[in-house]
Amino acid sequence: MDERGIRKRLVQKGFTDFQIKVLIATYRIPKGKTATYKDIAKRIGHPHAYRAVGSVLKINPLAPTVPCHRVIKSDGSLGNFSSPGGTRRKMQMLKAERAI
DNA sequence: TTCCTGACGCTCG
DNA sequence: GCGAGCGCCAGGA
Repeated sequence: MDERGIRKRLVQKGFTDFQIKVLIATYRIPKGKTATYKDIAKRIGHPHAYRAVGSVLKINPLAPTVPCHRVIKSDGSLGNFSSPGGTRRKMQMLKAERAI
Protein backbone atom coordinates (compact mmCIF):
# COMPACT_ATOMS: atom_id res chain seq x y z
CA MET A 1 0.00 0.00 0.00
CA ASP A 2 1.34 3.44 -0.83
CA GLU A 3 1.10 6.70 1.03
CA ARG A 4 -2.00 7.80 -0.88
CA GLY A 5 -3.79 4.59 0.00
CA ILE A 6 -2.96 5.00 3.64
CA ARG A 7 -4.17 8.57 3.69
CA LYS A 8 -7.38 7.54 1.96
CA ARG A 9 -8.11 4.80 4.51
CA LEU A 10 -7.46 7.12 7.40
CA VAL A 11 -9.76 9.76 5.96
CA GLN A 12 -12.45 7.11 5.53
CA LYS A 13 -12.06 6.13 9.17
CA GLY A 14 -12.58 9.73 10.16
CA PHE A 15 -9.06 10.43 11.32
CA THR A 16 -8.04 14.06 11.80
CA ASP A 17 -5.40 15.78 9.73
CA PHE A 18 -3.03 15.66 12.65
CA GLN A 19 -3.45 11.91 13.10
CA ILE A 20 -2.98 11.30 9.40
CA LYS A 21 0.22 13.34 9.33
CA VAL A 22 1.62 11.39 12.26
CA LEU A 23 0.90 8.03 10.65
CA ILE A 24 2.23 9.10 7.25
CA ALA A 25 5.43 10.36 8.87
CA THR A 26 5.75 7.02 10.65
CA TYR A 27 5.13 5.16 7.42
CA ARG A 28 8.07 7.04 5.85
CA ILE A 29 10.56 5.66 8.36
CA PRO A 30 12.74 3.35 6.23
CA LYS A 31 13.12 -0.29 7.12
CA GLY A 32 16.02 -0.84 9.47
CA LYS A 33 15.80 2.69 10.84
CA THR A 34 14.11 4.16 13.87
CA ALA A 35 12.74 7.58 14.70
CA THR A 36 11.89 9.20 18.00
CA TYR A 37 8.54 10.62 19.02
CA LYS A 38 10.20 14.00 18.85
CA ASP A 39 11.36 13.37 15.29
CA ILE A 40 7.84 12.55 14.19
CA ALA A 41 6.44 15.61 15.91
CA LYS A 42 9.04 17.83 14.28
CA ARG A 43 8.41 16.28 10.88
CA ILE A 44 4.70 17.09 10.93
CA GLY A 45 5.32 20.66 11.97
CA HIS A 46 4.36 20.32 15.65
CA PRO A 47 7.71 19.92 17.42
CA HIS A 48 6.09 20.06 20.84
CA ALA A 49 3.31 17.60 20.13
CA TYR A 50 5.42 14.53 20.86
CA ARG A 51 2.96 13.44 23.47
CA ALA A 52 0.07 13.60 21.06
CA VAL A 53 2.16 11.51 18.65
CA GLY A 54 2.12 8.67 21.13
CA SER A 55 -1.64 8.95 21.44
CA VAL A 56 -1.98 8.53 17.68
CA LEU A 57 0.38 5.56 17.43
CA LYS A 58 -1.58 3.83 20.17
CA ILE A 59 -4.64 3.72 17.95
CA ASN A 60 -2.72 2.96 14.75
CA PRO A 61 -5.30 1.09 12.62
CA LEU A 62 -2.85 0.18 9.86
CA ALA A 63 -0.21 -1.81 11.72
CA PRO A 64 2.12 -3.20 10.53
CA THR A 65 1.80 -1.21 7.30
CA VAL A 66 2.48 1.82 9.43
CA PRO A 67 5.51 0.65 11.43
CA CYS A 68 4.75 2.22 14.76
CA HIS A 69 7.30 -0.13 16.34
CA ARG A 70 10.05 1.95 14.70
CA VAL A 71 9.16 4.92 16.86
CA ILE A 72 11.12 4.97 20.10
CA LYS A 73 11.87 7.40 22.90
CA SER A 74 14.61 9.99 22.49
CA ASP A 75 16.65 8.44 25.30
CA GLY A 76 16.95 5.25 23.27
CA SER A 77 14.48 3.14 25.22
CA LEU A 78 11.50 1.60 23.48
CA GLY A 79 8.70 3.35 25.28
CA ASN A 80 5.43 1.50 25.04
CA PHE A 81 3.73 -0.74 22.53
CA SER A 82 0.04 -1.52 22.64
CA SER A 83 -0.16 -4.49 20.25
CA PRO A 84 -0.23 -8.02 21.64
CA GLY A 85 3.23 -8.89 22.88
CA GLY A 86 3.99 -5.41 24.14
CA THR A 87 7.49 -4.01 24.24
CA ARG A 88 9.02 -7.49 23.99
CA ARG A 89 7.39 -7.92 20.61
CA LYS A 90 8.49 -4.44 19.60
CA MET A 91 12.10 -5.29 20.46
CA GLN A 92 11.92 -8.52 18.46
CA MET A 93 10.56 -6.73 15.41
CA LEU A 94 13.31 -4.11 15.54
CA LYS A 95 15.97 -6.77 15.89
CA ALA A 96 14.49 -8.64 12.95
CA GLU A 97 14.86 -5.47 10.88
CA ARG A 98 18.32 -4.83 12.29
CA ALA A 99 17.11 -1.45 13.44
CA ILE A 100 18.78 -1.99 16.81
C1' DT B 1 -17.03 24.06 26.69
C1' DT B 2 -14.07 22.25 29.99
C1' DC B 3 -11.38 18.88 32.17
C1' DC B 4 -8.62 14.75 32.17
C1' DT B 5 -5.50 11.59 30.19
C1' DG B 6 -1.45 9.93 27.82
C1' DA B 7 3.20 4.82 23.71
C1' DC B 8 6.98 11.89 25.92
C1' DG B 9 10.87 15.59 26.50
C1' DC B 10 13.36 18.95 29.01
C1' DT B 11 15.10 21.41 33.00
C1' DC B 12 16.56 21.79 37.55
C1' DG B 13 18.07 20.34 42.08
C1' DG C 1 24.54 11.00 36.72
C1' DC C 2 19.82 10.51 38.33
C1' DG C 3 15.07 11.43 39.66
C1' DA C 4 11.12 14.48 40.14
C1' DG C 5 8.34 17.95 38.35
C1' DC C 6 6.50 20.66 34.83
C1' DG C 7 5.19 21.70 30.07
C1' DC C 8 3.57 20.54 25.65
C1' DC C 9 -0.57 19.05 22.35
C1' DA C 10 -4.59 16.54 20.72
C1' DG C 11 -8.54 13.66 21.56
C1' DG C 12 -12.33 11.90 24.23
C1' DA C 13 -15.85 12.06 27.90
